[in-house]
Amino acid sequence: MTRSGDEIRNWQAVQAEVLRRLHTRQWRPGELIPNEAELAREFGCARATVNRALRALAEAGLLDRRRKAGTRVALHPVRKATLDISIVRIEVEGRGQSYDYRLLSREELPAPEPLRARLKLGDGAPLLHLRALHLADGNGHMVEDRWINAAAVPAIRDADLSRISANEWLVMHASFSEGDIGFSAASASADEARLLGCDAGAALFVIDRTTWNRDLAITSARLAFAPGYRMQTVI
Amino acid sequence: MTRSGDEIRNWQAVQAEVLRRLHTRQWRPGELIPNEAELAREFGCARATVNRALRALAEAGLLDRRRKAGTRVALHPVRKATLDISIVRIEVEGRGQSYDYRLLSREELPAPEPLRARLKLGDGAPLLHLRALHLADGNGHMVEDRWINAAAVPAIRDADLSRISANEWLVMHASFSEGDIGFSAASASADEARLLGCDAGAALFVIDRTTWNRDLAITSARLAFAPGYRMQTVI
DNA sequence: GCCGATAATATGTCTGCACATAATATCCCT
DNA sequence: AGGGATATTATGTGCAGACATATTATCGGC
Repeated sequence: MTRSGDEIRNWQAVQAEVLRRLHTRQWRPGELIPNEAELAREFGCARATVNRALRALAEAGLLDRRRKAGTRVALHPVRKATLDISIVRIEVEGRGQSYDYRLLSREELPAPEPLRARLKLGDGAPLLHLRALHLADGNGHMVEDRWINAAAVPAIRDADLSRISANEWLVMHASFSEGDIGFSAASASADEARLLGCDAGAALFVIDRTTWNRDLAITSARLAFAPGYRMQTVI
Repeated sequence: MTRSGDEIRNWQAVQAEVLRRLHTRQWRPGELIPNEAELAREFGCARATVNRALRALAEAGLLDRRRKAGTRVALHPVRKATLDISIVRIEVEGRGQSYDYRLLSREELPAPEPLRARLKLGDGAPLLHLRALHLADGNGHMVEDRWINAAAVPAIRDADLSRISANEWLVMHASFSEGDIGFSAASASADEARLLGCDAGAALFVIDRTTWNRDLAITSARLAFAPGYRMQTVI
């Protein structure tokens, strides 16, 4: 009898109690746990409350739920790490560092073939190609290499991208419905090394990101971070 | 067919309609949107249904909600990328590759100072130190360097870690309540290069992970992936 | 004009009920 | 025995109403 008298009447409390049973292995991986109605009776709350708690835990990957089959403890808890992808400036300033930004180049070009395929663009679609350097406390922090589909965001042509980064401008002025993001490591090119103040060949953390609005490609960017950069989160 | 034909009566439909208004910028960043009761009236559904939809969008970072203040479109949509952190074997096999695993070394050592501090361990706490190589299609895929707090998981001493990876054994036999995870890039050491079949100094994608159960440190691991590895997700 | 008490308001959540939906178990007819 | 119709079951969701809670607006006294 862990808790006999005090009842568990809100979903956070239900969640906490279920978590306790998972962590103490009172309910073990693969095991079927009591159904919502039973738990509701045990906890002295409504089924909807139990549902809310179990649903949240299932979203977090700790439980597997299937209609009729019931709820069981996840066998391979695919823990989901959620990374907050925010604007670089906000991230840098959030660490208490000063932020600065320099536009390195800006040109309008026909889309190169591999990119055209990735963005599913037509033949002569013109793209805006930008290169920029983001600085933290005056040091090179990240090199941004970005292609923007000018047809999708015509207003970008009039934007002053020497003061505000395309990153930030797009967040403010163009919304997107979907996107994919990839994380990898790459060796610094001579150019990147110069900008980031490191040796050529140094290991850089790289984020590749492409965003869409419905079927229309908005932008594709490669962000290469200075050595030592670390993207951190809790699970 | 309902009377007007286009009523929005379930929370997914409400969410979709709200998303449409966000993407078409009918509701712009920073703007206050109608309250739940009004939307419920407009959509012809219950307030709880609207609540469910808006809450999900707020969790995703697209809306900011505050009691009494109302709901407004997020100014800086901190999109959350959720990464599925699963067992290496499952991930490799999921790509249709064959998986293999080799334990390289296993020794029990007193905790080195920096690690002892990070895991908040006492003085002579003995740790199990493991090094292992994970292979995909016979090629070096990832080098695992792991420290395990033997006091927290005594059963690990009897585990046959030459056949099943510590990664997997721990997922099955030890639960954890919290953890932190960091992503970065690092240059391959001579040893790592030999194991992964790449040049020394090559850029490797690295995951550092430490997990806890309540206040008790369970394990801390560094996973260095072969060049070309890419962690991908959608947002 | 300032400040503290009070009212108003939007979201947050619980409840009890109903029905929907998916998956499984069972029965029945051949 | 086989296979399809049917019943059963657990979760998924919707609804109306109520109260809780956080936050802002307002009003009255000084």
